[in-house]
Amino acid sequence: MNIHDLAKHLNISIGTVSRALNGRSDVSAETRKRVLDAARKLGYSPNQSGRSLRRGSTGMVGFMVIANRSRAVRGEAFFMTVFDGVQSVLAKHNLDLVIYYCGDEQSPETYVQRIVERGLVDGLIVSQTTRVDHRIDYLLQQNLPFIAFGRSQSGGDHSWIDLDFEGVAEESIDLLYRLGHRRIAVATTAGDVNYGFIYAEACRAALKRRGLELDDDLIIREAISEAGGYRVGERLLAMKQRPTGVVSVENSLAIGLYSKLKEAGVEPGRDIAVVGFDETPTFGLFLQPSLTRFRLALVDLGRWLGEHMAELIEAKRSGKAAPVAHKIWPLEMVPGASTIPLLSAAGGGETVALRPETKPARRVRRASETAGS
Amino acid sequence: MNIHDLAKHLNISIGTVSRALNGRSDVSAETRKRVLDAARKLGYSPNQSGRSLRRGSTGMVGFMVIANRSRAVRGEAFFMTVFDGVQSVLAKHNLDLVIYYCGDEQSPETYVQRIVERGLVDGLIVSQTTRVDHRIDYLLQQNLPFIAFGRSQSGGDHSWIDLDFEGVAEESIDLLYRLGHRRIAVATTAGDVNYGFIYAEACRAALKRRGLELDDDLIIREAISEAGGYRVGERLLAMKQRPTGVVSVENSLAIGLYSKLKEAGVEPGRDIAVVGFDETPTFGLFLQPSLTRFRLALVDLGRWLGEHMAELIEAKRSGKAAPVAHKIWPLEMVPGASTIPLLSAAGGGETVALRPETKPARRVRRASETAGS
DNA sequence: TTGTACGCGTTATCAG
DNA sequence: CTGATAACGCGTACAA
Repeated sequence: MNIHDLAKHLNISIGTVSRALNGRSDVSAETRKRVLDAARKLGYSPNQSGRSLRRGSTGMVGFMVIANRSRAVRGEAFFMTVFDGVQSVLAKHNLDLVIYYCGDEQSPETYVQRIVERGLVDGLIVSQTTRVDHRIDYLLQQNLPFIAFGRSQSGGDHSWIDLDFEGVAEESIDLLYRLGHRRIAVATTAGDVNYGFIYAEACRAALKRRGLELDDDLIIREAISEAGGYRVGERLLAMKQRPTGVVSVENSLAIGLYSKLKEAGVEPGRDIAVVGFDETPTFGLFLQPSLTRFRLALVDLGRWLGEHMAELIEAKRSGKAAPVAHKIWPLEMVPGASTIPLLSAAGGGETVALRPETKPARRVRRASETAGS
Repeated sequence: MNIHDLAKHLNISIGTVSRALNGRSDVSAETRKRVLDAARKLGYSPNQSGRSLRRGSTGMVGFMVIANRSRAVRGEAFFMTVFDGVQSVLAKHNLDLVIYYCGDEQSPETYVQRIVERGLVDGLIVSQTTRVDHRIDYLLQQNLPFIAFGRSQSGGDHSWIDLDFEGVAEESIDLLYRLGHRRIAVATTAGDVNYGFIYAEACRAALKRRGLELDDDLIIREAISEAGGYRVGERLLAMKQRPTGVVSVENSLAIGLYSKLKEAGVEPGRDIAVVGFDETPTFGLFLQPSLTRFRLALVDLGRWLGEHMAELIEAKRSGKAAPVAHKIWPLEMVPGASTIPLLSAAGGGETVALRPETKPARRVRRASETAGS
């Protein structure tokens, strides 16, 4: 079934069919109705290849996810939730979201290159950025709208969005400091993914502001998984001078950590303070004692991606300059029972008002819509 | 950059360029090398729309995931792992995997229809099947290779693969029965997704084989999430006659359940037996006491999907009949400390050899490659 | 308001 | 072994 068949069926020309389907004004109301009805009845939609070839654009936005690179391994709905937001916005702009999953065997750089060269998409979102990320260098020299989900040291000025690792680190360290903790470990991700470094360095800076030095031995890099968190626990417990608190860049780390600690009779909250990271609807809400963590509006983050991508594509279409945007996405602390005042704090922390909770927070919060730089 | 530009650059015709790039034999070795080198250097790949239009096929296989339908909520580790397997196999057949994420606002039926009508893919995998699933009815009457990931009552004979819910139910019930449990609750998913019903019915059958009736009150349907599991716990504890054991169709249910039980001072393993479902690398491995669960080779399942899809596409290409396959994917029990013999069992269970473990099983097992029917 | 005809980029056929 | 050319399905400029 193609446009010719449909035209023949209706005894009109393909030009008229095309105009009717594309909502052009120069077609009679009656003809339009006949065409639309017939198209629905016969199950006709314009062939995408023909349309793309003619139009020079595909109407597709790609979202590239990389296998086994940090967040992709997590047992939760991180990206799926983001897709939700992206999808809902793109739909309003008549754009389709397609997800490209870059498997283990192929290099992300080659993968991006193929997507671009073959003209598969009108715009691309690349996630899981590394410190040096050649995908970004490549995309910058192409003329394709793209957004990086995650910061990188690569490339020149381009649009990106990233979680507020600095803010989380500052709040996490601040909390532990006020509770009297002075020896604090940082659990972060191994591998080259950029946020592992950003988080560790932000923790270092937060400690420094309080006159504390972050010993390199206290930065524990492990794979982002419960198993990784378990190993974090092993390494913590093996230290000659055990830290009194741990902050971690990911909740799955905290989960594995809890497990190892409990095995060793070390009770989170009582014997050691633990701070997690992002809260998702189905993951880590039910740790006991409840985990101090941060609320993250992932659907809204996806919406931001969608909105900005639509802008970029529209700007390119109309020949305008690309509106580059940078966005740091805020998170909001949800205090739990895993961070309570030290009983025998050497420095003696001040009393902090906290509302530990054992049930999941249900309130949905729209992230503030502060403009990107 | 298109094929004309490249041909002009090399002072040869576009026909020769095309043949060289497509590995046809009727082109001299020297010319081929020149073409391939230039293509790489200039960053040229054939435009996908042009190629698809001419060839009548896209070389793409779609994998449709539905937002907020059961597994998708926690789904990433689940589906991403499957993608990995699919991807690796398709690559060998020069097919690309693209994931279509069907958001909340659009109907899965319309979504599938659009994908097919617009000719986006050469084959489609649809997941999260419902009991009545019009996508399957639709796909059957199209001439597009497709596989359902999940059984359905819809449609005629078509290829599908599904987890061995019956086997898991049988083994779970059998274990609890042998441990002396006689009042057993079944935690399953709410909503129309088919496997929730399959699992519950399989449990009912397994109980019946042992002379037990599954009271409808003991089938607890909740959303697949930790929060859902928490509510399962609430409902269990509210029962006048509390079950001594629970089996559940999903690990996240078990996690939330643990949480509620512990809150109430009911210790899993000691006071109530709990059986989970699939084990994933990053999810629920570290519950304490360790959860009895089932090992699932998801990457291999993905490989099966990829292999069979390649077969279907090849068959269609060569005009052969579609080789329909049905596959029940096996899982292997990993005993944990959440199922131990009842101290005060009324019926008194026999002693069962179990090897409770507290650490995650690391062994990677290739699922048996039994042929589909 | 509608029909005709061209070209988007590619691959395949056919002639040389 | 290579070059010229037709066709894939569509949207649109232009003619009617």
